[in-house]
Amino acid sequence: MTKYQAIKGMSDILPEESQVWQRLEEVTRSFFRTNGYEEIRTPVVEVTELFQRSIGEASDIVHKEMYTFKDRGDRSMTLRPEMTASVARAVIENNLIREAKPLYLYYIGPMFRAERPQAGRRRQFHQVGIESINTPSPFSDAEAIALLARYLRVVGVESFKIKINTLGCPKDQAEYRETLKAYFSKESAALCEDCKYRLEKNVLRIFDCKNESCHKIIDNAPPMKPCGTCGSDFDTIRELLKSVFNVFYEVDRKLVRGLDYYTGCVFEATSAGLGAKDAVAAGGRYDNLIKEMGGADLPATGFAIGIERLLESMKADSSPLLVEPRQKRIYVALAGVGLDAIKRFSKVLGGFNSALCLLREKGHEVFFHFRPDVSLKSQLREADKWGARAVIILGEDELTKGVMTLKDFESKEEKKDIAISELVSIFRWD
RNA sequence: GUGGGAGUAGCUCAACUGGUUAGAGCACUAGACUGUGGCUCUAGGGGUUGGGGGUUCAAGUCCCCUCUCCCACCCCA
Repeated sequence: MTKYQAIKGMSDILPEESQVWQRLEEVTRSFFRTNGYEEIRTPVVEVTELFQRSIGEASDIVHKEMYTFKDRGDRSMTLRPEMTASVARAVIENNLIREAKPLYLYYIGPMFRAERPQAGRRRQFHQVGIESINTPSPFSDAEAIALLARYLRVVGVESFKIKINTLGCPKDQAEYRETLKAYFSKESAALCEDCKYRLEKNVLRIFDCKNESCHKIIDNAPPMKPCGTCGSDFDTIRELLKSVFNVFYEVDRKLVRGLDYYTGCVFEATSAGLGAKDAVAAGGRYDNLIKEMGGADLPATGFAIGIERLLESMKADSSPLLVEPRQKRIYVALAGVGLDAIKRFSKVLGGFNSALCLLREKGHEVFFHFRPDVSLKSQLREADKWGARAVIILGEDELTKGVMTLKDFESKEEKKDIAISELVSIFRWD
């Protein structure tokens, strides 16, 4: 008999942790909604070509990290490795931009990449992100970066850094690639094997090399020279971040993004406690993606936050969100009451049960499960561990008289002979 | 895909160069207190040592295969 287990790199989120996720999700939804972003949900599966075209063949995501399979109609399908392509598709397909207005969207959900699992890297992972579409102004870049910074603080991450850079327009980028190719080709003898490979495939990524021996060569590489518009846009973004949004950032000329669709300003948030890869969020401008996918000419910018990584950062910074808020919990202990007794006292218990439901409607968490053969002592112990603030004790004595015994765990007081009809009014904790 | 480390009770980990019946803490259950939580004490239950194969008189320990987890590289949030 083989034991079933979760697929490599895909983990269960168990009840304890799930509570933290729920709290984070609530705060997240409320944050983006109050900032004028609306949620979009798209299917988890798309035709493979969508990602090939948007992310680009140069990226490893496409040619070795996608969950791609044939469906029954023999079409090639892929589990989404990121969200921007799907959102772009949905915007075009549903004609979401009919007037010359911007569109502010956020999303939250699972993504899939068949990488080898590592710290902060799972095969099924979760992202929350925004796409602000039809927003050509550099103000939108600054706004997005500021939004990210504010969000991180809201969820209790303080120790983050924002890095920004500009990749320039496609023309700038093409020129810069040529410049870099020429430069690194000359130095190629001293480069590591990985960088030699990058030189052929995607020069920009040489900047990501962690090899000490390559650093000197990288440091002396010619800097990006954006054209007039791109340069002044980037200056504007920096100015706005400083003066309007009050966001601390550093310009990192080595910051390049791995996805093909990025143009102009790109950025990244790094944080403590994340292992080798310390990016918790990243994003940038993608002015041509929607046009290239067959839509209108809609400049856009956006970012994605890795939720698993975010949770790690929250732990490192002791985010208050990780702490479970005090619950209004009530535990019902049945003392020596078996199934036969339950049947005998079904009338009393029926009224009791209705009262419990009223308590639940008022927001109390009520534990009322049948635990035969578990002593009262153990039930009280269980109640304590569960975090109950009060326990209602029902035994044959109480049931015969139609009353209950109430034990308050905080004041340690115990009240007897309380009528069941008083149940709803007796708990006033808020 | 490449490289390193690790899988022993529900959890965290012991078990010297292969050698009696694989142990401890925590957790769990029960009792002390026969209907009363937290603290203490006592007792108890719990294991195909990830799975499969091999070497050996003898394997948790050595060898091979496989699975999973952790870490790093490539790449990415």
